[in-house]
Amino acid sequence: MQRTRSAILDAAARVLGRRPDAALAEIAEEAGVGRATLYRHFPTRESLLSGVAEVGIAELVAGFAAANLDELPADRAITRIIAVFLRNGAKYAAVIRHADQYCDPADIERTAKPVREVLTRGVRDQVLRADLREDTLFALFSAILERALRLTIDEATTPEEATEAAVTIFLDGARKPR
Amino acid sequence: MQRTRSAILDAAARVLGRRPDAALAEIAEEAGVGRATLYRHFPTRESLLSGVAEVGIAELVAGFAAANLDELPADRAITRIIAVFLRNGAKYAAVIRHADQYCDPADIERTAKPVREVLTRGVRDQVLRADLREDTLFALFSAILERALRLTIDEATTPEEATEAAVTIFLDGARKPR
DNA sequence: TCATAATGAGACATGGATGTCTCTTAATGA
DNA sequence: TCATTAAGAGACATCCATGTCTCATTATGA
Repeated sequence: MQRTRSAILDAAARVLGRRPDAALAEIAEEAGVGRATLYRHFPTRESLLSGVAEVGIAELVAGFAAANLDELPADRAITRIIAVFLRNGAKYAAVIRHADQYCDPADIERTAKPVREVLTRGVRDQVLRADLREDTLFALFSAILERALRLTIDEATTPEEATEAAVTIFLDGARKPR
Repeated sequence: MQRTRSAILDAAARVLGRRPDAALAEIAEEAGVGRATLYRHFPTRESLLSGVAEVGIAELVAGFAAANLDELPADRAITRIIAVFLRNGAKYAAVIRHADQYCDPADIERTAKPVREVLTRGVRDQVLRADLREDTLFALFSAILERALRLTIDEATTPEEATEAAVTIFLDGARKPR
């Protein structure tokens, strides 16, 4: 049943979001489903993790697509990327740690691409600084994104506060403007 | 022997830095040591991980102590924190993922404390912005720190480039100054 | 109502990592 | 040189998560 499958994927995202090495039995329990049923839908652990990654990436890509990033100046697009990521990134975050293990790099890149494009455009349009390599910029941006998402998953902050903080730090930094 | 113990701890930091769930056999091999010898020095996996955490924290704390952070304005102190972290943080980074499992929170806090103090002072002296909660500021700062360290461990950048980028982004942000 | 498919519960096998133990060999130091 | 200590090698035992299988029960739809 489709409902069961979704329940398993949602439960997996929640459990793995907290404990990336959680056993399948815990995920089944969280989903309110028998362990055998989980195995019927996802014959191996890897297939479950791939399933979570797949929907996680799909949700993110859909969010980015709906955000019309290329119609905004880069700094506003970045603000929107952060908001979308914190809203749609839970499943992605649950698996990103092991992404290299069972994720097609091309799928990961589908998520990264819209973000990279905004950064590239920002540098080209002189909205973003050009004195850092773009790969490095992307790496630090995703670090901020992922930590901000974690703050909300752990309920250390509200999503609004995390979004606000991530935008502020990434765009303008922690130094007080004078 | 003390040499053997250090070799094991260094090897553990290297291996766990790349694969946090690596088996003890791999660590023994990386250390050029028999598995039994590893168990003589560290009777359980947990004791090894605690050992790595302990020296990792000690190295960091020593680095911070030697940096005379409180004699510098906050922004310069932050620059120095980043440099120290990228130079001395390898062992810390190897275990930070599982830190809650077998680390005394008080030990973690010994590392965090000098950093928090600099942030607090920065806000007080109006060097850093005051419109974000300090916990949030700290969380995003450590996210940048950890990612910058990871870039160097994975040899995606030189330590110098990573330091420069982390300083720039955290203090001034990615937006081009005008 | 009846047939089919999905689920739950649980027994069972398997594999890999952890941890224990013994025996032998190599260092080290008095 | 000799005694003591550390190390290497490798055989076990054990635990736990994964994955398989069966059987009874429940849902669903024609």
